[in-house]
Amino acid sequence: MGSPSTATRVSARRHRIAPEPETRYDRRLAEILAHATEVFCKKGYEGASMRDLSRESGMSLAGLYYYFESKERLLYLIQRHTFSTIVERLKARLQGVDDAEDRIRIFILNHLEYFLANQSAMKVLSHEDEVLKNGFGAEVAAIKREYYRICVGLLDDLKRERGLQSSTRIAVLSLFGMMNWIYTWHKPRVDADPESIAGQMADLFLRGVMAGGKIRKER
Amino acid sequence: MGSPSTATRVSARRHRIAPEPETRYDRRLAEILAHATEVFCKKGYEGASMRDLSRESGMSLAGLYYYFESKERLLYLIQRHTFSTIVERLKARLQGVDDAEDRIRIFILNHLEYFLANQSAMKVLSHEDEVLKNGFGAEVAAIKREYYRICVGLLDDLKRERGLQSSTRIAVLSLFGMMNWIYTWHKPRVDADPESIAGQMADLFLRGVMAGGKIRKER
DNA sequence: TACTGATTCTAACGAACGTTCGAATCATTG
DNA sequence: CAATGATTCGAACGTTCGTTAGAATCAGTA
Repeated sequence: MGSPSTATRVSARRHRIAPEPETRYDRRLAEILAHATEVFCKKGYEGASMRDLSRESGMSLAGLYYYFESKERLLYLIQRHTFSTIVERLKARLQGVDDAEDRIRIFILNHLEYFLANQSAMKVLSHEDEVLKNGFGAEVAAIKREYYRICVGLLDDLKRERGLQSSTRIAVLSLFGMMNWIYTWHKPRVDADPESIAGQMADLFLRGVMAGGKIRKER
Repeated sequence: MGSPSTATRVSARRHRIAPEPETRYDRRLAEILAHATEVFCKKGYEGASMRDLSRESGMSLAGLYYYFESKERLLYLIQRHTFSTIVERLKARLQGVDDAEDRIRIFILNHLEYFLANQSAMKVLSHEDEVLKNGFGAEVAAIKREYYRICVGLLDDLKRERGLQSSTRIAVLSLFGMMNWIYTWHKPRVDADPESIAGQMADLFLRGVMAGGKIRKER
């Protein structure tokens, strides 16, 4: 009968004990999300039609609605999954690392590695930022705020450790700009590997934040 | 009869000698472009309908087509005007300034000042980057490339002067990221004036590029 | 085998889309 | 005033949009 894509979905989860945490439904949904991500990346959220998504994923137009109840919720699912994954990985990587500078380098590396390994998804996340309305938008915005706060915390730690006093807000937002803008220019053929780019951006940012005193050439 | 919006338009330009360089047509077109810019900024190019533009500008749907032949050309007009203005102003400001660092500071200040004074237009320029097709897209892309090359030139001058050797490409693209990302976060109420923000970003960038040697804390 | 619920499909719905046609209005000049 | 071209409009064109109803098919169980 009706589609199960509303809120919680119970019946499709077979009562397995361990070996297969993924149901058929979850796998199929993930496939659709992956294809939809590519289309949204290429044509933009508004520019991509449900018929484009149907063609790309090989499923009929109506068939898609068995997996989600609206185009907007589809975008929400993509954004939430992408964003929570990157936050989750970051937290794991920061475990056990104490040095403030190292932690910022890890932040940058994690962000860029994930960005470049999942360029389409991250472009959809960055570029289709304001399209989700009230409910959906608020939840993604909350994850974004958490991610932002983590970065602010890392930089504040560094500033405390080294006695720096520049504006955290401007510095952090500049860093996000550097990193997120990469989707507009990165070309795998011409640009170096993620580690290298992350290293260069980290150098640029950390020197910029830490280099003290006057910069202007004395005359 | 037909609309004059194709290619060159001659007849509307009255043969004035000096006092009024703007014809009625030009003024009206500029008004429409301004309103359209706001709508594109708020709803995105694909998300904004011609009826939205009609409502916002107070002109009938069909009336708009007297001034441009398609929605795509409208976006093209907005982008070309915005971008060529910023390049033009930059060139004027760089006149007579010799110091390499000063020239980069001027570049950043010019960019951010214009960005914040024309936020909607610049967001439309940054955000609706890939939507223009072949002909229209190529012309805007050419201006963008010129602008990018100017910045590369400025940074190369600085690197030559100071004997630096980091990657120009990564540095310049990082700088563009910092600056362009501002449309996602700037709030006039909470953030400082353009000069101040430009100063802080310039410090961050220039220190990052110029600070030499090792940064890592010695252990 | 027959049954049941999960999954996928064809075919359509009404609304909104970008664009165009031809008539109405306006401003200007003879 | 009449005449002419510039400007604006209402009404519609054909197409595509997101979404849905209801039937067909599939997979698994009894």
